[in-house]
Amino acid sequence: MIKITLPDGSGREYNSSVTALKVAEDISPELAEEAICAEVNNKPVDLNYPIDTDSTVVIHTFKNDKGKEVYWHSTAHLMAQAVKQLFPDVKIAIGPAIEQGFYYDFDRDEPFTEEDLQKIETRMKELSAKALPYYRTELSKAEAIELFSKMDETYKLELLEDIPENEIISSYRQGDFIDLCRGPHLPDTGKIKAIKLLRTSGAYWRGDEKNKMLKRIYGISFPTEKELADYLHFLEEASKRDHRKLGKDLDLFSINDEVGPGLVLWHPKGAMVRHLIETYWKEEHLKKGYQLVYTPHLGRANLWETSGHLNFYKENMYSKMDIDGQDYYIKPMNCPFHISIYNSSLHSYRELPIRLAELGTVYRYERSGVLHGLMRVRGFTQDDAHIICTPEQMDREVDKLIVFSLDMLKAFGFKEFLIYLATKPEDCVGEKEDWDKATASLANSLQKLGLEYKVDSGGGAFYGPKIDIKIKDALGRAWQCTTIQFDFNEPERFDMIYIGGDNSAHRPYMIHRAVLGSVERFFATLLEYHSGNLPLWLAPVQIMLIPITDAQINYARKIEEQLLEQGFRCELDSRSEKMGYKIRSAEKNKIPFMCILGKNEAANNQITLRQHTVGDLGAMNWEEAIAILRKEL
RNA sequence: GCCGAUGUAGCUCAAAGGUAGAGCAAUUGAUUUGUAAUCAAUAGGUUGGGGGUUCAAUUCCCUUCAUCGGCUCCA
Repeated sequence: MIKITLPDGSGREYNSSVTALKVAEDISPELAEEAICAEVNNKPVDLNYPIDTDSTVVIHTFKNDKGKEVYWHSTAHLMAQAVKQLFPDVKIAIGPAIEQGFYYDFDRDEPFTEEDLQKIETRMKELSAKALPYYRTELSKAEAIELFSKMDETYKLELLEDIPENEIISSYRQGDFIDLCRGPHLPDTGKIKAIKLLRTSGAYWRGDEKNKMLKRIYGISFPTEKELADYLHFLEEASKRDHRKLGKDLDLFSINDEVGPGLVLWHPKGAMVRHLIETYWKEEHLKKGYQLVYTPHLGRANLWETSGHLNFYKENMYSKMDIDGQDYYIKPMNCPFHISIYNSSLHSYRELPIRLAELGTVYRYERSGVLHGLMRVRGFTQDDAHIICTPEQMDREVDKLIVFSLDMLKAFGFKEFLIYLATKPEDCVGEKEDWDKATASLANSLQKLGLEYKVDSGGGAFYGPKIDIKIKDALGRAWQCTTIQFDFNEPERFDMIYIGGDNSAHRPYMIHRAVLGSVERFFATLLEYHSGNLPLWLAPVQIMLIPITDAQINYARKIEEQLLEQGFRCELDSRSEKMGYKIRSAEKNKIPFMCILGKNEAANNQITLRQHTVGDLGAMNWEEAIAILRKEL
C-alpha cells in the first residue's frame, strides 16, 4: 500500500506503484489536463515518475511559478529542436526559463533574422502538433560524454566537465532532439499551444565577455492563444508607460546628441518634479538627524589615490584633467569629500553618529551599450549620505536606515520591493573577518525586521558588503534604488578617528548609503510606476484653468491668482479653442485637475472641477473646491 | 565594449536611384463654443554626420555618431 499525501493534507492510497499523472487524474480530469510536472517529497519530477513509497505529492500547473518554469524550459527544448532541424550546423549551449519566457543560446556564425524566427516558430508549431513525448534517460558521466561527443555538441561537453564523476546525469529526448538536462519536463510537446519568439541578441558563453558571443533567441509560450494575446497586449501597454516616452510626451527631460549620450537635460516640468522630490528628501533627512553638505565636482588625484578609487574604480572614472600642472579627476562618488569634512576637525564619541547628506552629482563612465534613458546615465545625482558612528552604534544605524528607506519609498507610492544582501566580491579591499562580521550585521538587521531578501553572492562594493533595494520598471526589469553599504576601507585610508570616553583615538565605522539611489533613476521609476499620472503633490502642473469663452478669461485669472496664493501650481489655457479641445489637451498632459470656468461659474462665483481620468466633479464654491484639492495632497 | 535592429519636419509615420509627403503640434486669421479634437491659410526637412559608386544618392556601398533590444557591467 502506497500512501500519497497532497498539499491540502488529504491523502490517497494505491496498491502498487503510481505516477503523479495518475494521482492528478484521480483528483480531476482538468488537473490531469493542466498538469505540467510534479514534486514528490520536494523533488521536482516528470509526471510519469514512478512513485513506489509513501510520499507527499504536489502537482504543478501553469498557474504557479514552478509549473511556468518547466513549461517554458520545455518550450526552449522545442525551440532548440526546431533550430537544429532548420540549421543543422548550429551548436546548442544553454536554454533556461526566465521570469517571462525562455531563451536558448546557439553558436552560429550568421545572426538569426526576422525570417529565421518566423521559420523557427512555424517549425515549433508543427513539432508541437505532433505531441512528441519528452523521454528521460539517466546515464553515467562517461555515457553522457560519449553521447554528446557523437553529436559534436562541444558546449554540452564543457558543461559535463563540471559535473562530478559519480553523479547521475539525465538527458531528455523529444523526437530527433536530445539535450543534456536535469528536467523535469512536460509530458509532450503537444502541451505547448501558443508560441511567440520575441527577439534575438548576442550573449557571451557562460556570461563571460572573454568567451565567444553566442546568438540568443528569446521567446514565450502559453497553454492558450488568449494568454499569449494578453501577454503581448501587456507588453504594448508597458511600452506606453516607458519613462522615455512619457518624458518626451510630457516634456519633462531630454537627452541630446549634441550635448552627449547619458547626459540629462531637465526641462522645466521635469525640473519641478525633481525639485519637489529633493525638497521632500531634504526635509525628511533633517528630521532623521542628517546634516546637509555641499561638495565640489572635482578633486585632486591625491584624494582619489587615498580613497582607493584610482585603484579599484578607475575604469569608471573620466580621464584626468590638468589644472596648473596638477592632476584632477571629476568625481564618481562623494565619499572622499564627506570624509574630508569629517576630518576637518577632531570629533568626540559624544558627537557620533554624524550623518552627512548631499544630493551629490557624480559622473561615471558607462560603456556605450548600457545607457538607458534616465535609468542608466553618465552624469547623475545620488541622494548620498555617510554615517560615521562607533562600532556599538552600527547595528542600530543599519536598522534605522532600512526602515527609513522603505518609508521613503512608500511615501512615493511604491509598495513592492526586492531586497538583496550583496556579499564580498573577488576584487576588494579589507580583511575577510571584517567582511564576515559586517555581512552578518547587515543580514541580522534584515532578519530582525522580518524582511525577505536574497543573497547576491559576490555583488558587494569593493569596499564593503551592502543591502540593495530594487524597484521594477514598466517591463518588470528591476532597478536598484536604495543601497546601504558598509565601508571599512575608507576610514582606514583617510585615518578617520574619534576620541573615545577613554580619551584615546578610535577608528569609527562608516556606512555609505543612498535611499532613492539616483534622482534620475528614481524619477524614471516613479514615472513608470504611476504611468505618468503623478500624485497631486508631485505633479508639475496641478490644475489647468479652462475658461469656456474669452469672456471668462478675467474670472479665470482671478481664480488662478487665488490658487497660486494657496500654493497650487496652475496654468491658464487662454487659447481660443473649444472647451473640449482644452480638456483633451489637459487630459493628455496628465494634469490632475481641470478647472472649468464658464458664464455660470462667473455669475455665481463658482468653480467646476474635473479630475484627470475621473471626469466632471460638478460646480462648487471656492471652499468646497479647495477642500477637494487639499484632500488629494 | 560585444551581438542584432533602427535613424526622414517638434511628435507619430509615408514614399522613393531622377533631389520628399500626411496627421498631430506650431504660427496667422476667422470662430466664442458647457466636459477628450471648430474651420481655413501659412510655415516647417542638407532624409543623423562624413566619404564612396553613379550622369544623378535621401534610396546602393563604406565609415562614424546616436537610439532601441539584449550580453557584460552598474545608482
